Amino acid sequence: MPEGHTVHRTARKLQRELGSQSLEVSSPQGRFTDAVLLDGQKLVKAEAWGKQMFLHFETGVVRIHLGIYGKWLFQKFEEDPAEPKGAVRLRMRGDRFVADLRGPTACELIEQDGVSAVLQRLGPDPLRNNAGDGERFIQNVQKSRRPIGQLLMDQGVLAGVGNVYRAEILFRNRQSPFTPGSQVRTEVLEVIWDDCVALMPLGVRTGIMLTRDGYLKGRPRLDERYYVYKREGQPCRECGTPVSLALMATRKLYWCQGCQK
DNA sequence: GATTAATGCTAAA
DNA sequence: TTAGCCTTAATCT
Repeated sequence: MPEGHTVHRTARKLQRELGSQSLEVSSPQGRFTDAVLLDGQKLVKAEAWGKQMFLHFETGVVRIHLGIYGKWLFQKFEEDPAEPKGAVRLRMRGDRFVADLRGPTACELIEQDGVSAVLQRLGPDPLRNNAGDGERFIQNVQKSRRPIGQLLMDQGVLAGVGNVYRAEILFRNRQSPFTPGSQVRTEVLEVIWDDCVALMPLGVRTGIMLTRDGYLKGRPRLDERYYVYKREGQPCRECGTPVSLALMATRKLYWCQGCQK
């Protein structure tokens, strides 16, 4: 379930459960051959930037990107954890906690300057919201003629937003996905940035992507969480127009033609 | 048991 | 713009 909020949430969990401990690091599946180089080392820090995660060990950094299928599985255990289930690329075992990683696009050992290289091509991350990030986001959008719907998914423009948040944030701000970035007004982009900053921490806190205002309690059912995502053909919650579906750069784009002009 | 879809991205054309 | 990659869960026969 990988958009930026998931990666941040996982990084925090790994930091909390495995940070500052010497870990047993392995690759049960065998594909991450560098695991042996880290075995027995301390996890110094786990951090996320957009959808990228960096696990800082004593002598190197593991860069992880879940891609579209990647998943973590966590277990607490007393004596020994259960045997890895499925194709586990990376297993990190601490005192009482073990983390298994399956199906990532990237799981590689890099050095510090490799981290910098990755960060250089990433746009601002609303879950970090450093000083000046909003302005950088706006510049990134307005210098492009590609449609805003594509730009929100471009990690060089905005880091951490994926297909669900893309659709939902555009709806929440009544913005058509098809407007070229260069034509979206600065005030609109300011509000969109602020909306990401306000909305995404809820996903980090709860682990659930919830984008509808007024549904913040409990654990809303899947079909109640969104305004437009995966709701093609169903009536828009605001105006009743059937929600539209189209492919935009190979990804499914959901939007309301009535609300998002 | 086979097929499909999934919250992603890269490199090649 | 397209093919390819990695894996699982849900949906089909």
